[in-house]
Amino acid sequence: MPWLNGTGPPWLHGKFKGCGYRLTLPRQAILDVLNKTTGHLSAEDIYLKVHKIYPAIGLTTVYRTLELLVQMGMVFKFDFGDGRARYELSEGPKSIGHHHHLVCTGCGRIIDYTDFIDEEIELLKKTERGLSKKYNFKITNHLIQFYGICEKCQK
Amino acid sequence: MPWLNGTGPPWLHGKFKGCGYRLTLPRQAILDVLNKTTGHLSAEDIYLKVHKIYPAIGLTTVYRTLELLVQMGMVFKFDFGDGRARYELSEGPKSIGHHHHLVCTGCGRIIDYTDFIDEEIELLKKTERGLSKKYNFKITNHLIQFYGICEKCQK
DNA sequence: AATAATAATGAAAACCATTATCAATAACAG
DNA sequence: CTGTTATTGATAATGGTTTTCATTATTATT
Repeated sequence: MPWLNGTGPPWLHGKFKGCGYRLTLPRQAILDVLNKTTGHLSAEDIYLKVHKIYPAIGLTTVYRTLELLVQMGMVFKFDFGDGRARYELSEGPKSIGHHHHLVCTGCGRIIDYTDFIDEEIELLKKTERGLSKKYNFKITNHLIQFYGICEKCQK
Repeated sequence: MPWLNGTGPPWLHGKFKGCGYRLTLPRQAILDVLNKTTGHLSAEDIYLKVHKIYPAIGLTTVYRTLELLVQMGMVFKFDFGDGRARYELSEGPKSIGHHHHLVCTGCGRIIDYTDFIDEEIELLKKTERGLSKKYNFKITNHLIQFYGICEKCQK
């Protein structure tokens, strides 16, 4: 993906423009970090990574951009209960794709899992349909987390 | 439930004692509020309600007690993304029982639903068994939330 | 191009829910 | 009762996130 030193891919420009926003360098840089990194990054994590390449970009902008991206549906914001929000690209090249989480209440470790059972997806769809209809609620996303004690913490 | 002006129900005493804790008046008062109120209360909500009856009880104690109750598994702590944690009795008289949430990203409204629980529970158990085995992870709880736009916000 | 209008940025200050501190008090065991 | 330990509450501190506001970059218009 060799579009960081240009104006970025045209579709991205369009996506921003369509929402009345501008695709600026800081925003590209932040998206780039999200693309390159897999994991659950905090705002500061992202800031530090961006900062290495563009020291001029400040933490405030990172927060603002992330909020924007979340609002645009490009980024998903998680809360694992450790006092800081985590951000993840909701789709895209390096995104593992949709996944759910195992959260260790002992050490805070997060395990992603994507090996859904077919039934799981089936039921989710079914549930979404049912809920949408009953509550007239337009579902755009879901969050599924299992809490417990991880292997290491059991010892 | 006429036990607030006494020492509380004996089983509660036992439950606390068993964990090495004491069932004090502030703790009873906080539990009482959680019992009487249905909904997703923030620490301050609880503090204000408790404060009406026992003005001496401070916000700090509310936070501390909630943390204790969460740790004891009597209370579940939620995060709906509005910057403050929400607490709910995980079982008990006024608790609706286990339920999942619809979170409106427009206005922040929370809808509880219990409709599809039966089928979900079935699959959840299955999924939990699978995950527990694969990751050697002892699952104690889960969180399921659907995000979207509620009826009012669609207009 | 030049310029006006508007959106985006960054540094610093403000915010605000939550936690830590610490001396005073309450609960329990013997 | 008395000593020991847990609990409490007021206050201060913490720390992630937002606001503020003057400056700068981007887009639309002439």
